[in-house]
Amino acid sequence: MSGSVRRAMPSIEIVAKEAGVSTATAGRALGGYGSVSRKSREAVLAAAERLGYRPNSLARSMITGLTHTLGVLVPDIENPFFSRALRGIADAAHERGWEVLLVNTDEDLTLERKALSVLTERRVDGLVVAPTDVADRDALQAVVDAGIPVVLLDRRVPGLEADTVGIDNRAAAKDATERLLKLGHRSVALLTGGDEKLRDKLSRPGLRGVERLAATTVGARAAGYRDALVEAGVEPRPELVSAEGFRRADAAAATRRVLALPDPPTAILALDSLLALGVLQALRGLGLRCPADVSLVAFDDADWAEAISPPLSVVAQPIYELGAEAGRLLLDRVQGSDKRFTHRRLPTRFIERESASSR
Amino acid sequence: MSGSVRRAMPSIEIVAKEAGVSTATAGRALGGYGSVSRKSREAVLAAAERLGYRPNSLARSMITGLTHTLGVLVPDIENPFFSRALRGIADAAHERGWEVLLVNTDEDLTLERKALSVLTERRVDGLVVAPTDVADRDALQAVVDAGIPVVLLDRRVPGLEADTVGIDNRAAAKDATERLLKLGHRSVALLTGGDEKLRDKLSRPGLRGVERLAATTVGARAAGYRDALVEAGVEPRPELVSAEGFRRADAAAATRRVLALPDPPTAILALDSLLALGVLQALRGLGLRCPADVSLVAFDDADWAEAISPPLSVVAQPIYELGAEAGRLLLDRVQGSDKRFTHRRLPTRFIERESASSR
DNA sequence: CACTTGGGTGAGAACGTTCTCAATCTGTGG
DNA sequence: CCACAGATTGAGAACGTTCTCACCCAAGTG
Repeated sequence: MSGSVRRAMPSIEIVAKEAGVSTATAGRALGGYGSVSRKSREAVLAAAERLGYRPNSLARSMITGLTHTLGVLVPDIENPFFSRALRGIADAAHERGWEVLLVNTDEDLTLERKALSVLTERRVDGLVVAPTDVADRDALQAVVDAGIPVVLLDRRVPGLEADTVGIDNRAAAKDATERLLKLGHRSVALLTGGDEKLRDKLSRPGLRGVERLAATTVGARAAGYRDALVEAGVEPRPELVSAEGFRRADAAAATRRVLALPDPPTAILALDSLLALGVLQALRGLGLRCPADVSLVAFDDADWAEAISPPLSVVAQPIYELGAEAGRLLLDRVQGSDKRFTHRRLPTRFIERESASSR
Repeated sequence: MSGSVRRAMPSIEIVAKEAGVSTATAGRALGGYGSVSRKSREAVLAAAERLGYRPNSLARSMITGLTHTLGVLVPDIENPFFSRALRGIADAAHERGWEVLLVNTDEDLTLERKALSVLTERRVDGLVVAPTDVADRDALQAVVDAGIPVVLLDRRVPGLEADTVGIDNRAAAKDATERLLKLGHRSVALLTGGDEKLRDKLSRPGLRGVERLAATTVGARAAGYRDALVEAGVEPRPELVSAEGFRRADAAAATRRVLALPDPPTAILALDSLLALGVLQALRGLGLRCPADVSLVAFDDADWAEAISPPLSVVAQPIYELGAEAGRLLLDRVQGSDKRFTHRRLPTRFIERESASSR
């Protein structure tokens, strides 16, 4: 019976008493600051060991003003993009002795606001935020004004005083679209995953609309898609652009819809890997083969992209690096960097496999 | 210019002064405890609003002894199993007003120990741990002894005073194996993902070995696989059991190895979905078709399992529920539950699709 | 010898809350 | 007018650290 003695954790004062020194000296010995004689240090360390002393980081934070905690806000931790990015953030944080307080915002603006409030009260030293599509700029700016540096991941919020890390969405989408065009496809569908509002904006032509749109991630990719078509002299067809939700079932439905059009697309560009799954599912259901009947290119190099038949051609983002870079940037700020705000764009890589073939 | 006034956050004392009351009264008004006159409350609330007051939860925690924080330790946040379970935990926590401090242990025992130490110092109110395979029982027990309740997720640690949540791994694996046997397969390979040590134990026959093995998740599944074979009168063949690492490439290599045997398996049971991807990749490389040439059944109903060709037959775990249940169990303990330790087993579900067919 | 130097030490303040307790105020009944 | 219950209030302790400051002492230095 090593019978769980569950006594309250001893404070530094108890340890000091046990070692026969003052709390100040005990603090110095345990904390490794100031100067302590060898004799005192050994007495204190021995006493601490004997009593099972563990410092209370809450009390320490009150004094030092640092919690050594980074808040991380993501819309959906189950999305492989965010779980991988989170890993990058967490690794960067651990490397420098920080921990991560995670909140899932579920793409819900109310939850996001609430989380910002809670994390402010917890006095996190900084915040990595992948905002919801319609992010609350004022709520975020309020955090910044409270002295908590913010780094935006993947998505941008115009006018916010914060560093951002992401890819060049517009260029990446343009490149992917161009590859499909070069393979001879003249009719390319775009699965955005966004909602109706986005769809309205997309179908309303004119540079103005496209520019405004390019502020969001999905919008920027849609703009790149459009860029490629226009440059290649292909008339964009609004009915080929789908924005009917970002679940797999939504993508399957959207796929069935565009393929039922009078002049159906011969290629599809899906803006994330979950949407691509929906496309594959729909194709199977329709008895169509990829790439023989329909070519497919998707964003994000998912685990399964290489293993399935046919292996999927993708636009790969350096997801882990995006997270790690966001973490590093944030910690630089936390540790006092006063540089101008940077907007870091990491390079993407097109991985050609077998899901897109020439027509 | 709304020029970021970055003044330090005001304390309750400043608010009290501004409102013309004592800190005690201000505290009552803001914290909603004790009794305060309408007039005082309104004055305090107005002052707080004006000054942008945000309570400091560190100070609060020092007094109340509650951080309203749950520590979560997972081996790999990128693994869909854990990211989904994490979501369950986080949702359960939020529901009751708790936050989640996340640490990735990377299957590294040293990191796990370090994390336990850090989270203890941070005075988390409780801990959900998915331990590494060779978990350090003493380190975990030390946490429990420090008065921090622990709930184990997915994996068990013999002798630890903690609740556990998981599935009946042995029964689930036995069921999956039986289904393959019923389809007429006499030669079924098992991809465990574990390492050499596990393989040694598995190849050493005898009830004793199997029983000891059943303590870990992988071990229990291996035992279930063996149970099914033995009951069906099929002689287990050690060379059909692979334990060569849990990365996709490892699984692919293992698949090639077993298929090159003189009497190759006609069916494969993969103990997680990443391993299944490796199998599919290897089959493609060998020009073999699934299920015509080789049947495949895997643990975990991954996103892509239904969308690929052929759709994968799987043993589905209620992953989200496992996490949520762990969170709830832990919060019950945090809030003073004194019940005996429970070991909750949630039911699994076999989803029959098209990757396993009769021989 | 007087005077500096600097390691070592302890008392007590500080951080920002909540809690305890006694004092004051208010209104009511006798 | 007095006694009394109950609401309201403020002073100050408490939580467990780190930090500031003044002090002591031994070892040089002139």
